[in-house]
Amino acid sequence: MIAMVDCNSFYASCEQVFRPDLWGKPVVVLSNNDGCVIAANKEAKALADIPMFEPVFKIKKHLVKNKVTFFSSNYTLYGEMSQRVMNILTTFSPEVEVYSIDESFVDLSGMEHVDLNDYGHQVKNKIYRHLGLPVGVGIASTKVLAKLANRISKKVAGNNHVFVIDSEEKRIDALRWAKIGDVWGIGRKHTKRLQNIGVHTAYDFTQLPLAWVRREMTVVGERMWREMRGESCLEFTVIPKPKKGIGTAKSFGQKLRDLGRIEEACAYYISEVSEVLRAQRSCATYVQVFVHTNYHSNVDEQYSNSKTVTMAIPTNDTFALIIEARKALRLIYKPGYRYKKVGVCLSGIIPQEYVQGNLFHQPSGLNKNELIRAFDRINNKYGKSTVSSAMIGTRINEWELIKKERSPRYTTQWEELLEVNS
DNA sequence: TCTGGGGTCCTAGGACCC
DNA sequence: TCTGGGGTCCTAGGACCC
Repeated sequence: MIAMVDCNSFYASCEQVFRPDLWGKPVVVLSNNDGCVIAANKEAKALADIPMFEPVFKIKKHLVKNKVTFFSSNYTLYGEMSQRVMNILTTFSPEVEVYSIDESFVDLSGMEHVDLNDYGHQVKNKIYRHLGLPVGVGIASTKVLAKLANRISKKVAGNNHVFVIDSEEKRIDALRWAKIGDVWGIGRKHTKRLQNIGVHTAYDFTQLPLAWVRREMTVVGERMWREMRGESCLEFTVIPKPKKGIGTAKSFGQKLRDLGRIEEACAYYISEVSEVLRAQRSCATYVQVFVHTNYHSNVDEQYSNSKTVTMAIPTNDTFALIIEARKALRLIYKPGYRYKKVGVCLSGIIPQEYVQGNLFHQPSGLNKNELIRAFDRINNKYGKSTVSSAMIGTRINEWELIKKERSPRYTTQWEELLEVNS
């Protein structure tokens, strides 16, 4: 059996943990640049039907009127709280697959003698007691069914956020209950096509001929079909695989026209992604850079372009990557536009042990590696960008994204610790 | 005025190899 | 009339996830 543990309104819940004054009150968390709503707790959802990714400016009045508290996203806090949740889960089973920042699968093999419903409640209670975060627990024989059980644990009253699918009757009932569009792995496009042929529930889907599913929805659909029928097809990955692409692209706090600031932002993003690259001990072969204007605007002239360059030899050296990225950026930058975003993406990622030099280029020498390692150690100890490439410049305030309502980084910065006044 | 960011996997088709 | 057979690698595009 597999348990799927998922935090309720994770970002909003993280914010509330440190703000007892907001317990029981509506809270929403905004995307980067405070652009869209990306999380809302149940009190906020009860007030209004808040579609996720709704631009804030469209619904702000309504939310303010209802005394909803806004937060800018604080990924430092959420990432660290997530780590704590995962640590607690490993006390229940050595086999934990971290699926996303707020979801994990827990392998319960060998616990056949245990009362799984009771076990689910133990997981839920321990996380709440230690961290103050509410979670739901779904338990079933495959990942897709566990995910469905998790949904039922929260949506069906009386389950108290724990639900176990441990019999054929329960499996069928669960599938009949689930609308096809709510099933994990069935997105918008497939939902529409399936509804058109009369498939409205997960159960209907499992009654389709396998050949049709395979033909129309590829092997991905076939795996869903099998998993729903209780046949496990999705592997359990305890040790995360190295990433195949590492990218970042954030909207600027304000539109930029001049190449200089865009180059600085680009250098900054390269520093960020190459740090991630080094943390997984890999090197990148290709660097892609792209720029675009604000395509929501109907007054600004639109332009977008991208360029991929190949490194002479794969590398994770921030400085070498910045230089190549800048060359690429200069090829695609055209003056006269108001740019909204620059993005970078590293790909062709290989383990750093496998980097092959050639007659003309050798992998970075020892001195360079030592320098970069010192770089990472200093930034880990004293905080992000304590030392950085000069190509990042000093005008970060002129392009950095907007985070007006960011909460303190309670758990990772001494100077932002929670203060309790009696 | 204001509209997120970071990923994965699969397939088809083209170009190429012997 | 009739035009081989067995592969690899790469890319773009689509669908999906949180």
